[in-house]
Amino acid sequence: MANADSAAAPRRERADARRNRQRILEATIELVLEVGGEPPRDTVARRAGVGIATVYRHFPDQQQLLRAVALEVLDRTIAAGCATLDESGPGGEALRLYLHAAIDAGLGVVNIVHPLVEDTDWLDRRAAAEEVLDRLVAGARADGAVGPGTSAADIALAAIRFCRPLAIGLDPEAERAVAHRQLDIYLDGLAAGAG
Amino acid sequence: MANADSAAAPRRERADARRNRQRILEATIELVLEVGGEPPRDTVARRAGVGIATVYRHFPDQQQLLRAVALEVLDRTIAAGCATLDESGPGGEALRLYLHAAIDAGLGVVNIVHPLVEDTDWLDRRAAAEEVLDRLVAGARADGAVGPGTSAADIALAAIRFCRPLAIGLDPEAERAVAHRQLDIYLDGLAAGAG
Amino acid sequence: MANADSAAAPRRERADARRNRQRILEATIELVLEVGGEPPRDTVARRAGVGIATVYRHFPDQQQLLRAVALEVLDRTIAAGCATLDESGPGGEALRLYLHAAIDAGLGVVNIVHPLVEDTDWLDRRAAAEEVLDRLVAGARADGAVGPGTSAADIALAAIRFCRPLAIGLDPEAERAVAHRQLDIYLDGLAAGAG
Amino acid sequence: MANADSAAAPRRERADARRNRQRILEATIELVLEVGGEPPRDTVARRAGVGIATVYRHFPDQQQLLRAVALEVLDRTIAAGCATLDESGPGGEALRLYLHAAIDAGLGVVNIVHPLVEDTDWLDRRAAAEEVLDRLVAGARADGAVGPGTSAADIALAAIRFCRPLAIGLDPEAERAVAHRQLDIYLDGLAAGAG
DNA sequence: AATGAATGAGGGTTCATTCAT
DNA sequence: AATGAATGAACCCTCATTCAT
Repeated sequence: MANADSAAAPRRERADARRNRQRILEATIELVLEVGGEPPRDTVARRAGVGIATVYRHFPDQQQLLRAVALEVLDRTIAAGCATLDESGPGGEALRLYLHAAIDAGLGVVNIVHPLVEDTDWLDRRAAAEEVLDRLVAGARADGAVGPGTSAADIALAAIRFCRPLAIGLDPEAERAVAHRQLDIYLDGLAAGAG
Repeated sequence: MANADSAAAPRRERADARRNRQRILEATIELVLEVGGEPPRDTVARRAGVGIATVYRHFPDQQQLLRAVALEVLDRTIAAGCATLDESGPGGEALRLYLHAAIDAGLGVVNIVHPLVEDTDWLDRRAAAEEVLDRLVAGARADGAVGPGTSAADIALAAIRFCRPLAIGLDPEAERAVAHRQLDIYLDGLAAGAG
Repeated sequence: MANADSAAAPRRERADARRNRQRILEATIELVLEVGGEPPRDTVARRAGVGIATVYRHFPDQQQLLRAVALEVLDRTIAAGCATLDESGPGGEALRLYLHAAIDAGLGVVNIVHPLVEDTDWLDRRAAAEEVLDRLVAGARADGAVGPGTSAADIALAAIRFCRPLAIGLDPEAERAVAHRQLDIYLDGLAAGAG
Repeated sequence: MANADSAAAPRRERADARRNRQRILEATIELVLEVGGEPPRDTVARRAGVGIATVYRHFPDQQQLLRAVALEVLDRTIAAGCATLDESGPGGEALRLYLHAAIDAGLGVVNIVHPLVEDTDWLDRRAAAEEVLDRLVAGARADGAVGPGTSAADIALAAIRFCRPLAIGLDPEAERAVAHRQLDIYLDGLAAGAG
């Protein structure tokens, strides 16, 4: 595939750029999850090991960087959801597994992205995520784990809430444990309301 | 020196200073709930209608301002809890009422205050709030609304979480509605787990 | 003396005011010698144990405070000079004693007072100090300790210079020692030039 | 990565950055000598013709700026000393010439740098300056211009003192004249003490 | 007359963003 | 295309000064 024609140079540049882009994304996700909020851009650059201007080349403003981060994380969440569907089928338990996986996938960073309404990529991704979620919710509904008064959107909002850091000084492990536990209670509540 | 006053007040506080302090607190609470995070101090000053240095006189640093805000809000929450106890007695429904009231009292600002561990006033207030909550939880437990595996602390953490803004661009009213609804589901979950 | 007539109050107030004024002066001199430069006014107030506005009542602006400080210090220096004259007469050694005494009296604060030209009190005081100095210099000249090319003004400038902190991190004791030693060498130089 | 350069320069410094750095240094030296004390950073920036943040990039805090200034001035002083040695040899007159040159080189700014103890560059520079001074003092001692009780360190302290502004409102020219004259008298004193 | 609160201007520092290399 | 310097706006904080009590 990579034949040595004379125009190969631009191709190789792309690989560099691609790698840089990915590094910047990873660095941002790490910083958002570690420190919370919107990390200074030169901090992102330093963590990613690139120059500040490279960050700007790839993501002309903070919005676009955060948007890319959100897309990335949502992709991971969707992948986790699909895996769950493949493995356990759409039963009531599958929804639970999926939501726990979403928390672990870093869904928590998603709520930094207010103004993503109107963004096509984002809406597409959301639609995909919702489709997965819909199928899981449908299965759960069939199992009696979710009642008729509860929509998939309600559940998505709940997942987002449980991803948020409590910000009371818990260490990351305790934070995660609490989130998972509260999510379980919430799902119990849904099931109770359904019965 | 001149004990011309029968009440021996330690040091008569100036009326306008007191008023300013209160205004600054109100302004800060509003801003935290509206915008989230730590509001710039000159914004606080402008909103409160005082000069910037007045904010600094009353609250030498951001920590102390946020601490005062947290205390204020917790006081309001406690007052709401006591009122609930007085009116409805400590039954299972009372806990629900109390937690909804806490959300409305602005408990959501509380999680801005990491390093309040070791602060006596704060710990006192927390103790008081916990006492109220304990009594409400005990009543709920007797009613079967809370199971043996759930502590008052668990419930406090949940309340804090439901106070946090979702930060997905909802307007304040929708935000409140979602919070109250999710809280209800969570409480249903507790009751289901208890039964 | 303190008879109980109805108009006694204003008299007593004056004593208070006088004492406050003196406290403020002392506090300022201490701070200037300790920290160097122009001390913040509320620091002066705190050190003097009075309210900030009291400082302003007595000294409406920084200039006037520093001016008063300079006058005070110069008075002390003059007093030291007169004492020297009384004790040792106007010989060559007397000039040396006087200049060392001036350093110890805190003459060093004097150079914070640029724009005292045109101030009558200051000029009077300077005239008095110069008169003392002139007599000492005249005596020294007669002894051959000061040559014809050196004026009293030259010597005054030198004294001021030797009062200044070196600002290289020496502790106050070492600072004083160096100043006295350098002054001695300078005076030796004068004598050498005279011979 | 691309070692296309035979000189293996560690990291080619940008020309404009270098120029800006130098401008900032010059501006600071000027301001210190003119106004004394630590000049506001935006004043430095304006005088140097750069943005405020450029000052911060080169010198993250006031300390580092003043340190660089001190190093620069000491370098100039050393250069002056070496030139003196080359031209006039290490006789008694050479020391006098050197000290006058040091004053003119701006040695006066040196005393703004309290906490440079422990700074290697500074100590190196000081060692170099001391070496030059030692040789000059040794020559002067041989000529009988400096006595056995006077060390090179004593003389360095004196030089620093004579550099300091008197701060009594003299214009720069008069200031310089007085300093040079007092230095001469001091050196006469040393010679007198030596004889 | 003394007190202490309120004010606002000024200097310090960080960070998002643009531009030269 | 990548780098790192320069820029200026925004925020932080202190202090001189005025004003209400």
